[in-house]
Amino acid sequence: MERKKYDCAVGCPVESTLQFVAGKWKSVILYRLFQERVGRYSDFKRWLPGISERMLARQLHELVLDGLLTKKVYVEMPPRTEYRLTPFGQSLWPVITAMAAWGQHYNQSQTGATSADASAK
Amino acid sequence: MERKKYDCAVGCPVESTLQFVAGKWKSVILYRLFQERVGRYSDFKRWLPGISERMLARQLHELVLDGLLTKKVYVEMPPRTEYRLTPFGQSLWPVITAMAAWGQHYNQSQTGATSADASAK
DNA sequence: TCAGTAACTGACAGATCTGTCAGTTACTAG
DNA sequence: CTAGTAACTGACAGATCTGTCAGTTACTGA
Repeated sequence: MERKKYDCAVGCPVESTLQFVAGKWKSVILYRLFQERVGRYSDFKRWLPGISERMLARQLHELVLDGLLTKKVYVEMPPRTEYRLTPFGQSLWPVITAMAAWGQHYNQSQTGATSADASAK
Repeated sequence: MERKKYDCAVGCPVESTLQFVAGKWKSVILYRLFQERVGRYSDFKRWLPGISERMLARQLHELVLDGLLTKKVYVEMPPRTEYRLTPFGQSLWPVITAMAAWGQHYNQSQTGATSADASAK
């Protein structure tokens, strides 16, 4: 499984961050974990209704490989796994919350906006 | 030109942000503009040595469409254009700087790295 | 014995993204 | 008259990403 390459100018800090957080789902997964602390595979399915199982498994796997999450498997039946942020993963808190804060603000100014779009959504 | 779709759960704030900032280059372009204030097409070519001209033009165009940048064309010969952040674009400051700060820190702990860095990749 | 369950994995295909190449415009310096 | 310039644009192709589908494991409860 080849990973996306960010080989821009040596040490662009933004690209370094992107390396871990890029993609359609990773930052959202992290965001949920910052809120919930722990997540099971099935929790994420609920939290991210749009994601396919394949993607979820892959993204979680990559996040574990990158050292952002730990995966704890309980050898029970039916199986159970728990994902948590590592300290390294937790260090992304400022990044993820900045994104969340901006998005929240943006969503508000969209939905609340003027009276213009009272009809939609 | 179809754009990537982020249609996850209604109003996930992180996804809203992603919508503007996702992709390999956009946040880097914004980052440079936060540092430099103004950038010409040729400036970006220098700043982002890895980007192709095609991509640069496209990303700039999208950022303008999204209302994050303004484009000012001087009708001279040879032509000259200047890109600047709009207030809306400037509002992303906390997001971009959080990314830059994290990346900076990460780069440092990488280059200096002994074995202290058990968690990363 | 059989269906049901959680948490996956592999193969594959279509969508999306990114880069390469060639060409454009309107002028100026040689 | 030609080459050079900045800032592009369109067509196309290969790389990468994402989703769909089917299948796996090791149980449990009916």
